[in-house]
Amino acid sequence: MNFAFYGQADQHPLIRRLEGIADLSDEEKQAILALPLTVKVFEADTDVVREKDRPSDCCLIVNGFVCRYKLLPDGRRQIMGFYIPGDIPDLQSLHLHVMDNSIGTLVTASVAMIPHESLRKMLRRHPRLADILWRETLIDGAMLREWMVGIGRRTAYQRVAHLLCELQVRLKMIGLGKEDGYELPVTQNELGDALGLSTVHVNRVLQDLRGHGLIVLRGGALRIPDLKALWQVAEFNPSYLHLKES
Amino acid sequence: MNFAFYGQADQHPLIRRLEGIADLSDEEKQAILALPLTVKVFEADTDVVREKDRPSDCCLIVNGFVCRYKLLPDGRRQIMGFYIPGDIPDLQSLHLHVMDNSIGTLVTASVAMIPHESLRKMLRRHPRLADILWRETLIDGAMLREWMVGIGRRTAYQRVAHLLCELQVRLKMIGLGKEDGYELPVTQNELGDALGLSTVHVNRVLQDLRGHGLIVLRGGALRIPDLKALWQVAEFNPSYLHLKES
DNA sequence: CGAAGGCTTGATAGACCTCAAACACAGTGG
DNA sequence: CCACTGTGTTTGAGGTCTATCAAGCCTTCG
Repeated sequence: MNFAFYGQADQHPLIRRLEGIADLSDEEKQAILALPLTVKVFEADTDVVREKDRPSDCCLIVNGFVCRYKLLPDGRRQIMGFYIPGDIPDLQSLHLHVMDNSIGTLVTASVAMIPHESLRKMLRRHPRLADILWRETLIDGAMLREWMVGIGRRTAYQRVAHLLCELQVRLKMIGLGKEDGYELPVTQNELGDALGLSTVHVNRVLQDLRGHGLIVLRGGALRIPDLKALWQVAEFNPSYLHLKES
Repeated sequence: MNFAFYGQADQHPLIRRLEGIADLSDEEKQAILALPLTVKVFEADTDVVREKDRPSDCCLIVNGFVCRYKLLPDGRRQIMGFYIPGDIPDLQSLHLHVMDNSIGTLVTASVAMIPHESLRKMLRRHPRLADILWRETLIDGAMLREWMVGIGRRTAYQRVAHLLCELQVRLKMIGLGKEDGYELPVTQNELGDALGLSTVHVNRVLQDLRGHGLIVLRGGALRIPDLKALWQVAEFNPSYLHLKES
């Protein structure tokens, strides 16, 4: 369907993302640009990939927010990660053939499907890209671990604050979102599923954060008047994101 | 210090582990056997690697139990994984140069240090082994996600049961532990740190499990009279471990 | 205007935590 | 052989964070 649609290499979402964690040679950028992309648009609240699927493509987020989640037998849900443009949430499917979790949209999202075959061919030819994508999956794991610390040991208040901090850094890195805020198209219900909290409690915590002047949240727009203060409350330290500068 | 110490390939802990998730050619086994190992013994409750370290080796567990954990500013701890012989808990350090978590022993443990350089050389020469180790790190991530579902959404009772089920499968796979039980050299305090629970509550949950006849736990010896029953309570499904048979 | 989805609020209940103390057991030393 | 110590387990009694239930409110959209 679509291909070197991103005239400038730096507009390709994957290149933009990967440059946040590693340096890319021109040749490597060319290889990424040459990947065949089939862009699909998914409505809000739709599954892109489902648990037990055996995908033949990876999905690169081009636009919108998606999440990784699992369902429990009784229908409750645990969200295990939010993914933004440039992320490949099911990169694992390259080596884990059966999905052990689902990927679903939170809002309308454009997703570029990349055949495993094309990816594999690229990685064979550019082993350093293989290392970089491996690194990418490891960072995904690192985020998961930090998240887990939150759910296991932090109060709801800190947990929410921590998530907001993480998203700020990640969105800023890819050029969405600014120092003092960003668009957060996530319902309180979804936040609860992500943080292991009930919707009601998420609501109360958000009000606390508002009351303390740490955030201004209206509709989908989040403003953070004092980022440092929020970091402090959340005990947030971005080193686990393994950005290049760090 | 040490090398092809494991005369039979099948006694090399890494080979034994990897054969649980993939097939290895003779050549690949030889390559693994040729890896230089420096075996060190760590006492119980000692750090093998620490957060913020920049290791130049990976550590392969040869004997004993170790765990991955993070400390919070106030000293509380979250354990994010138990690792057993054949595991390389800091394989990530190959691509993530700064450790974002610590690895510590639970009991006296023998650990084989493998220089990054040797690993990298091996992976360059045997790209399929690179894929398999990548896969290995992805499985680590999958375990993490399942664990997270537990902490976020399951009751303490189910959480404990789930952990016991997971360890049973993993230990049996490498030849330790049997269908109906295994050695569990983990204190209730450590279980709590792993599951996001207090020691006291872990104790009460264990008594419940005992009361319901699901486990017999004395000293470090766990017996599971009816594995299926425990699986059911835990809602345990081993597919997330991505074993070969599945 | 009505419907639907999300947000907000109040009241109640329960899972789990904290504090505190007793108990059990292995290892140490006299 | 017996205190003595240290670590881990067990028990009890509050207390608190968070869930659940239930209802009202607000915005968006056809």
